[in-house]
Parts: sequence; structure tokens; C-alpha cells
Amino acid sequence: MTTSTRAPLPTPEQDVQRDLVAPILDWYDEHARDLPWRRPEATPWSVLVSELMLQQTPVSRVLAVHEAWLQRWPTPAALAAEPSGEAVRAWGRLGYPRRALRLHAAAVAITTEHGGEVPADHAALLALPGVGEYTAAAVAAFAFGQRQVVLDTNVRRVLARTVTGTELPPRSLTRAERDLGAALLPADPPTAATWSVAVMELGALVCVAERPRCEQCPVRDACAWQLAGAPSYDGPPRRVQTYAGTDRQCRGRLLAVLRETEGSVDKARLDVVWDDDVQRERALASLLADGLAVLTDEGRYALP
DNA sequence: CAGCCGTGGGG
DNA sequence: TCCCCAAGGCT
Repeated sequence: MTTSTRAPLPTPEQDVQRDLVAPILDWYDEHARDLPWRRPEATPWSVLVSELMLQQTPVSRVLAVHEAWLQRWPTPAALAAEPSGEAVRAWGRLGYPRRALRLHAAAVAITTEHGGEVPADHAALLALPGVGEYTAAAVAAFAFGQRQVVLDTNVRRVLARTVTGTELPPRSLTRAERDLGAALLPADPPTAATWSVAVMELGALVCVAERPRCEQCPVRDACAWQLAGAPSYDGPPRRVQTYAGTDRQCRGRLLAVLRETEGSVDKARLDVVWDDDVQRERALASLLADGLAVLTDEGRYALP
């Protein structure tokens, strides 16, 4: 065949498409987990619920709670019709229970302001309680197939390694990372959405934070971090989050009592789960302030 | 923007 | 045991 023009030299974008994007899309096609919120029949509400639950919480612990949640509240309106305390109770031990409150508040907002339908618009999603930049982009992409830059901890780590050549991304999201994410995003919206979930999956299953399974990685040969000899992270030390003895642990103990109790409890029931009086009172006050607990007219405590 | 907000599994 | 950290958001 004859061509009237010589094929142009590959641009950097085309190199990236060939070396990074295509292999990761192929890898995802073969290795993607079958997760409920990824199935074709998954509703935007199911996706939104999953995203809130997955914030800082592993998939393995989300699965059962997500299923029970969707069974009980298949629509935002169904959840909005119940007291927020029921959301907190059904949240179980997923952690960060304020997320349950935010999800309930989001359900109320969706019901009252969006006719009961999860909005598809990024700005409208962002306005929902508990929905930040990441979650808004994720829902727009995964529930509605939009072309969005989705930058979660997995994506940031994969891009840091494969493109930037560092073991870990910066502590906070940088302009450079946003630009990089935008530059890599395929032009076609459905492909872009798949790309976003594919990079996340690679980060979750292969390009993990500790002991990455590089031997399984589809882009190992193109990985800047590998090509640089896999230098270890040299930034400022990452803050280790202490937990034992903290207010967080104390709040968790107190809320567990309320969660396991139908109705209200006497304060003595709370006093026995934490020895330090000062810390316990402070934690209880913070739960009340957060709206995770209420004080009844009888001086007892309960979920809202 | 640094600090805070839960919980449990794996190495 | 202890340490790391897992699809962030909010103030």
C-alpha cells in the first residue's frame, strides 16, 4: 500500500500510550476483581456508597457491609427516610463513622435537591457531604462513564513509580500530579474511565505500598522507578498514626456500646469501657458535637 | 494545611 | 508485639 505521507515520529504522548496505558488496560481486562460496585447493573447509588465506604478502608472489609447496606437502602430516598443513627449502626466496624453520617446527609441532599437521583455532575457531587475531589471524580467516572482525572492513593503511587521514578508520591496532592494525571488520561470517555479504575486496581493488587509485586507488573520494563534501581523513599518521614490510648480509640469504644444497643444506655454503661475519666468525657462530648451520639431527656445516651 | 477522625489484617 | 497502612474528607 502507498502512503502519501511518512508516519510521523512518535510523540511522547504516543510513547506513554504504548508503554503505559495500553499494557495497564490489557492487564486490567484480565485481572480486574469482580466487585459488586463494578458490575454493569450497579447503580450510581451503589457506586457512591462504595466510594464512601472505601475511603481509608480495605475492600475486604467493605464487601459485606456494602451488600447489606444496598439491600436495606437500595435508593438514597430509602436511607434518607431513616434516622441518621441507623446509618451509624449499619456502618458497623468499618471505622471513621462520621462517614456514615455524611452518607446519610448525602442521601438527604440527593433526595431533596436532586429528585432522588445521584447527580452526574462533578460540581454537584462535590457539594455532597463526604464527597471530596477524589470521590466526585470517581463517581463521575465509574458510575457515569465520564472522563475524569481520578487521583487516589493507588493512582498516585503508580504514577510516582512508573513516571516520576519515586517510590512514593508527595505527602499532599501536587499540581504536577494533577497535570500528569490529565496528560495520561485517554481522550475517549469510556476508555478514560476504564483507565482510571485500571490504574487503581494495579496499585491495589500489584504496585502496592509495601513489597510491590513487580514481577507481576505489566509495565515493569517501562517503570521509571525500576529503571532507576528502585531507590527507596527519601522524603520526610511519614507520620505514624498512633491509636492505642488516643481519643479515637476511646470514641470507638463508646460508639460501639451505642451501636450494639437498641434505644438508649445509662451513662454507667459508657463509663466502664474507658478508665481515664477526663479523656472519656472529652471523647463523649466530641461524639455529641459530631452528631454521632445524642443525650436524651432522661440523661441517657443513644445514636441519633 | 497539619492534624484529626476507626478498625483490623498482614508481615 | 509492633508497625504499616487501606478507593479521603474536613477544619
